[in-house]
Amino acid sequence: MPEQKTDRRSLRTRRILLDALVALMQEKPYEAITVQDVLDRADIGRSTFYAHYPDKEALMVDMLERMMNALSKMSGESPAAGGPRLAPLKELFEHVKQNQRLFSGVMRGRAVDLFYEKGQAYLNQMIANELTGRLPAGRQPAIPIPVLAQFVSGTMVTMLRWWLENKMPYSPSEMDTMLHRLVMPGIQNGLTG
Amino acid sequence: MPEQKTDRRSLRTRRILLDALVALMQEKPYEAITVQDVLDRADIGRSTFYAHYPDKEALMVDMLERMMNALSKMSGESPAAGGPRLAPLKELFEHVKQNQRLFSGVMRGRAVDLFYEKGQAYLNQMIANELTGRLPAGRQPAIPIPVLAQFVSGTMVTMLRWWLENKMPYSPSEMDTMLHRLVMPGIQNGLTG
Amino acid sequence: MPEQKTDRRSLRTRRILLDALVALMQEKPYEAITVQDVLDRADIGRSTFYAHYPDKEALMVDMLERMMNALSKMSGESPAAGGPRLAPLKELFEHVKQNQRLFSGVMRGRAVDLFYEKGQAYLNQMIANELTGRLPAGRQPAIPIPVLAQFVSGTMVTMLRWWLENKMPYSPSEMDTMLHRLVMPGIQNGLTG
Amino acid sequence: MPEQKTDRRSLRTRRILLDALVALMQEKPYEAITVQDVLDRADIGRSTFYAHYPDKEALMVDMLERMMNALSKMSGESPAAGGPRLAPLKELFEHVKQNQRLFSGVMRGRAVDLFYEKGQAYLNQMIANELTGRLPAGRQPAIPIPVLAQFVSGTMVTMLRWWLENKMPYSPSEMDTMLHRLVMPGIQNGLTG
DNA sequence: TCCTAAGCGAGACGGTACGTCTTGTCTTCCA
DNA sequence: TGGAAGACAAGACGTACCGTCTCGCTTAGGA
Repeated sequence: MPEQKTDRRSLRTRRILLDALVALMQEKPYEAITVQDVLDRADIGRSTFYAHYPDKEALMVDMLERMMNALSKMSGESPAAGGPRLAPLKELFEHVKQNQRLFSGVMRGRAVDLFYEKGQAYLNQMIANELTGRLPAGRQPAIPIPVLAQFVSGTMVTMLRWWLENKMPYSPSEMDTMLHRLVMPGIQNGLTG
Repeated sequence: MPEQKTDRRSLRTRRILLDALVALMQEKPYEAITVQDVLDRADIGRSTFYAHYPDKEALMVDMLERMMNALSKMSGESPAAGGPRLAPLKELFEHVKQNQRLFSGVMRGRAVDLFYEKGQAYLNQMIANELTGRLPAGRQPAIPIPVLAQFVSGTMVTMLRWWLENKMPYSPSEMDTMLHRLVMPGIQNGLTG
Repeated sequence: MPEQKTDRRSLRTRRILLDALVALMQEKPYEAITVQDVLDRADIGRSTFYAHYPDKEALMVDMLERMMNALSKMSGESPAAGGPRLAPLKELFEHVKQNQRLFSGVMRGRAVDLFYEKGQAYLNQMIANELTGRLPAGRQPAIPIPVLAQFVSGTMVTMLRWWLENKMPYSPSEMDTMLHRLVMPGIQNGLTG
Repeated sequence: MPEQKTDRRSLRTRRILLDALVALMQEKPYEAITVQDVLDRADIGRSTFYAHYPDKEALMVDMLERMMNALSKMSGESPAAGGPRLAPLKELFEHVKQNQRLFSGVMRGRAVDLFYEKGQAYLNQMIANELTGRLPAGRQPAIPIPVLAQFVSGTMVTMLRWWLENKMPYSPSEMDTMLHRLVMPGIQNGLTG
């Protein structure tokens, strides 16, 4: 296994780069971060960077994917399945609150776009699974599952953005309640006609 | 009125620049459009451009604002006010369908971001007005109007994006129906508790 | 005589432009002076400028020619002709001293170049005339008159530049003496072999 | 010696840039040469250029300095020192004749100015040294050495310009003879009073 | 012990877009 | 009807980033 050595080192470099990006995202918007900024922060050579990522976006995407994985693990542990709550929104909002700066950065500029492309597909899939599980066996939903999933994930994301940009005027718990009250009736409507 | 002369010419130049941008947005994503592209297309000198707009972004924002104005005029004419439909979504989706390329461009990349910053505030205001009108006099909504407005506008936009990116798998009419079925129950819930 | 009015006005405008240029030349080098600077200083419209001069250089040339005329009048009045002094250098250096700033400007940058092209030809002609007058009738000079003239005018100009750029370390009178001592022997040599 | 690598590369790039400038100077006047012209000719990237030189002027100055070095080497080899000839002017005029286009370019426009600033100081120094050597030990010159030196260098340069601009009407050898006949008596006069 | 291959830093380089600046032309209005 | 005002096309300028590249240094196994 001669690649192990390589991998181990590579992982370290990637880790450093990701950390540098996360740190920088707290300071300035994604668009304002140059590759050179990342290199300086990570104390990494230019060619090394390009040996690991084809460009700045790839690094960002990597970061987003890791974030999504962490989040999904978080929500996977919660006992929401089948219950009246579609997702552990309170926990999500709380986690976001603890990392405001980072999430604010992720939710703005070109970064959102990457999130929409990479992260939302992931979200949609999770939600579609959950919804399918709630559908009475053998029944067709009144509104197609992908539409419902997009409705849910879109609302989550859009409200999260709004919440952050308006300086979090409600508590995570309140947001959870309001979101569920807004979304659940529509979902019932869509699932069972 | 000594500015009229100036204004008249300026307007012409701005119009040409906007048209050039719209045309280019149908061909490639916003990020790939350089100022020079716009200049060549518009047959305009570099300094003239910068005399009118500080930035490529400023031109984009101007275009978005004009688009929003046109759309709001469109929806203003519709007899939806007070009826069971919150907004003339069918007409909106149809209009978008007729200008797919342009809207696809607007809904991606940095451009969305500008839209979120500039366009959505506008949308929220319109929707908040409509909702307030529906609120029984003297009653407090169970969910604050700004939250409801963001819920509606966010859902509209997010579904529009999804629809475009998935090659418009349903007709404008179907989208209208589904969106209303998804959103209206939550709104009722939010308005009247 | 309908043109007289025009001419008179034109003269006025030209005068104003020339004065503005002279004033600006005291403040910054010719290259750093933009047409706009001249316009602002002269309080003249852009198109008016171009109605009178094809470009900034033409204005400069006009100024140089007027300067040369003034200088030649000055030297014409002096009783140098035929005497041991070739030219009233003392008076020239004194005049330059009184207008240091202006001449420093004229003697630097692109401006010198214009001077060499326009002014030196003029100088050469004057000097050639003077030299021819000193040539014993019917004799051929050992060195052609144009070469001698260029030698004299070139030395004058080059020493003037040097003098100005070295903060006028000698008095006009000393410069006159030294220059004559340097140049006259060579001239004798050249005229009479 | 970690800089060697850098230096070696830099030198190559500089060399290419200088060659490109020299080539272009034969085709059009200095003022008409844009940085882009140089880049295209040298096949060099824009930023690389600015990494080496702050300016187009800096490149020109570098070229002039190298030219002066080459010329001084040329004259240094000649056995003129102490002889009746002050400088190997015949060789100089011949060399200029062989590179007419280039020198014509250098002797015009903004370029002369740079030459006057950079090159003439160099010349003056060399000439001052030579003159000091000719001064009988312990004697003061009648005219200060710097004035004499400027007289010589100024005359050389001014005559060179005149010669080039008048299409070289005399042979290098004739120019050498005439210049020495014009200048040497003045110098004797100035050195020994 | 030496060797050799990879990861890495440093940073030169070509390329390209940017926003600024100046020029000379043109049009429109005003006195 | 001529001059003032200033919009405009053209295009060079110097700056900033990008992604590619070449160069040595280091650091571990494997011989």
